[in-house]
Amino acid sequence: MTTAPITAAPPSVAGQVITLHGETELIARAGHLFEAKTEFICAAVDTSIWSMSITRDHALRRLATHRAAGVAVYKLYNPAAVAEPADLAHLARVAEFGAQVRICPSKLPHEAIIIDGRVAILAGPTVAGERDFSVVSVPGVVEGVRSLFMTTWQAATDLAEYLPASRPQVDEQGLTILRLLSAGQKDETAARQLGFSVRTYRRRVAELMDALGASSRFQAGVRARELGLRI
Amino acid sequence: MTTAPITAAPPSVAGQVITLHGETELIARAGHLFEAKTEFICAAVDTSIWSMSITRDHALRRLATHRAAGVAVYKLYNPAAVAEPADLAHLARVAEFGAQVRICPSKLPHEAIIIDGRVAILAGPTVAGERDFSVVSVPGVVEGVRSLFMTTWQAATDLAEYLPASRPQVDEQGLTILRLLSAGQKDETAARQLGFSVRTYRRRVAELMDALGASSRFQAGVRARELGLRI
DNA sequence: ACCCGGATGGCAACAAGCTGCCAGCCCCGC
DNA sequence: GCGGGGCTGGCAGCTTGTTGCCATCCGGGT
Repeated sequence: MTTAPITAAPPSVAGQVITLHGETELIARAGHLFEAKTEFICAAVDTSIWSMSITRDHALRRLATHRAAGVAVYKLYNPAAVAEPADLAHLARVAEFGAQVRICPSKLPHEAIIIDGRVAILAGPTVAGERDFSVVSVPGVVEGVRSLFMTTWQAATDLAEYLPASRPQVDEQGLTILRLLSAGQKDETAARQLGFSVRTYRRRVAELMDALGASSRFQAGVRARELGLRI
Repeated sequence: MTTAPITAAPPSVAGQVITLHGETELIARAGHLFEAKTEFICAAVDTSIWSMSITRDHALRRLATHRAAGVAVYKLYNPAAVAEPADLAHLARVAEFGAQVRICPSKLPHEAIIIDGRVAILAGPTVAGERDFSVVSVPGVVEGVRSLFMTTWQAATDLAEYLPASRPQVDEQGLTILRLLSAGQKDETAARQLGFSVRTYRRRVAELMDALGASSRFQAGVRARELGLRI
């Protein structure tokens, strides 16, 4: 499995790509690279990776150190990272400690770290409990990787949108009602479909309107979609 | 401006990173790499880059060749790529010729190409009319770059959503009405604000409902937001 | 066993929205 | 100058939605 060779001698090689096996080797051999001076970017699959050998409190303290040193920290997570209340609470604290946290609209299969725009560490898939890490410092490659990351970052949703205080609590039945409304169904039809009276259905819709902070059904529809509710 | 060195000797170097200067050199030295066998991925700033030395017809013929050969082609463009009708028309043809085309929700600053998951070509910024290209074939790096690309791809919008046939035409007045509806305003109030009668306002709302394909106002609100109308 | 609170459902008054009909106005073409 | 078409606005009948009120039921606690 080799790529066709580049013709003639390479004009320049501005750094090497190092492949390291396992997180222990990564930290031992390239751990010092994690000391960011200006910017620390991390695209993570979940909240435990990259901190599995240190406690969450330690991670938070490092964040505080970064903030004190003026290092901009960007952390991008998979949607699964906010599925559990404990993980969501942790991410809220990560944000409180100065990191910018966003949740990716789609699944990020592999992780990446970019430090000071100078080095990128790209994780491979997990094989036999370990992953290979590619450490690259070629400016063009690092910038290309950072460019793709920033594109994803722009499209991601700020963590604040996931915090309970800013987001209406809609239970499963509420989502079902929103789906029926979104499908254009009349109250009588939808109520029959759900197996309760139109009065109760209308009571529920009124509750949803309150939760969404809407004063008309059109506004409620816009709000429901804006909040990315699963309708 | 150098990165702190990796401690000890590198355990493995699975390929080099080659930096090429300018598109002419890129094509001359690494042009053969563009011959994809299974997959061709391209994240482009606009429709002209990567084809500035060949005509659009030539590009379309190459796409047909790719399709005939069973090569999956993914093309991701900036939002600006669909701003002009001529560009949009060209992209429609690109899609007709077999490429999957999506539009990124945010601005992609630099371009990237990934061929067969084996080599990545990352473009740098334009300086004095030329760009440097980093050609990398280290599996870990290529996979990491592809991973980030696919995350952005998942979040992008299919080109079909931008084609006029599938997208309701809403004029400026229509958008204003949608904004008032989105603000929760009653018909009488909104009509007065716009300076015409409530009958006319309701006539307009009915037309918008038709355009959005909605049978209720809630549904219309959801659709308006889904289409990303500026409301 | 009893009581109370919460939820449901039916009814009704009212509000908001939907749409047809028709008169009047304006503009354009002949 | 006239006629016709398109648009607007008023009115009205109807539909859909909003919300209050009250009777009934059910479950939980004492």
